[in-house]
Amino acid sequence: MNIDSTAQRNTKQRSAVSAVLNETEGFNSAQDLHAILRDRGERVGLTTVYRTLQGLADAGEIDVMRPPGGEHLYRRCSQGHHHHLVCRSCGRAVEVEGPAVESWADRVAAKHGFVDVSHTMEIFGTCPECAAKR
Amino acid sequence: MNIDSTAQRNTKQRSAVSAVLNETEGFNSAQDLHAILRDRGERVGLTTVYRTLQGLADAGEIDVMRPPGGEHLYRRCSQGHHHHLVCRSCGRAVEVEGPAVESWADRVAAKHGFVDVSHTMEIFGTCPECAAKR
DNA sequence: GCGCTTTTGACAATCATTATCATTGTCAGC
DNA sequence: GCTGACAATGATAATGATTGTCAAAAGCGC
Repeated sequence: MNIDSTAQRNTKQRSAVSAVLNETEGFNSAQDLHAILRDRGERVGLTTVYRTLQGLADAGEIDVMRPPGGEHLYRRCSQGHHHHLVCRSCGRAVEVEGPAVESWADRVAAKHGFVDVSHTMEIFGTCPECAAKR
Repeated sequence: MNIDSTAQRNTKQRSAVSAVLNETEGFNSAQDLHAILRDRGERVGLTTVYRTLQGLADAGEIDVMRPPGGEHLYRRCSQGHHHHLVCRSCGRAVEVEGPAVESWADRVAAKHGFVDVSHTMEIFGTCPECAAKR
């Protein structure tokens, strides 16, 4: 029997994926991460990358985003609940907090009798640099 | 010349898809809609369903949602910008408005110099009926 | 070191969505 | 009401990210 079911083992692959996430700045797709690991000479299977990312996401250590019409993107984020302001053009992401939004979502859901509430929010736009280039 | 570039033609298929969207209540996937049309005896290709839905979505006549780990869902919605409170269990969706959220998103984006801003938000929860059943 | 258990990873399978392209249906002008 | 140009359709194949499979290869506790 186990109270916490997170009986994870430390493996090179897990560390490698985590390391890449630490060093990269913006969001990366699973395939991107796999390619990066490949370039570094780390021998990690694509399947393992996916599994590791899922695990980290479940553990709340990384953030997942599903941009419209694209693949899943992963990023190591600061702890706690927050949202992202993402540049449509260059992919740069800014973490933003909105306590007002959180409470609004909870309030609305409660008003309709919904329980076990979660929410997702992404803001898309063009960042100043990209806007200037055009 | 044409001020609006939507030079769409009226076809039976387009009407059929639109009709189904009018009659169904919650969110439907493209494949669901295709199945419904099939059952009705309407002969509409899956490709056309996808194309029609895309067109309607672009025109802002229907709403698209990308639930975590699922396919795209479409629904005819009231005009104007709004968000959805969706039941995780039965799929029932409630339209909600949050002017505070809109302005917050715009404000945050502006503060970081982002332009041409849009955003997406979905609230997930368990509706009272489904919560009671458990 | 030993053995049990988890993890890995090459490959195949899945599945929603998109591209292709010849055929068909619409609409505008006559 | 015809007709012809051109958009729309749809059966099928292609795409591509993600997931399943399962034998082989590490970890970890002893």
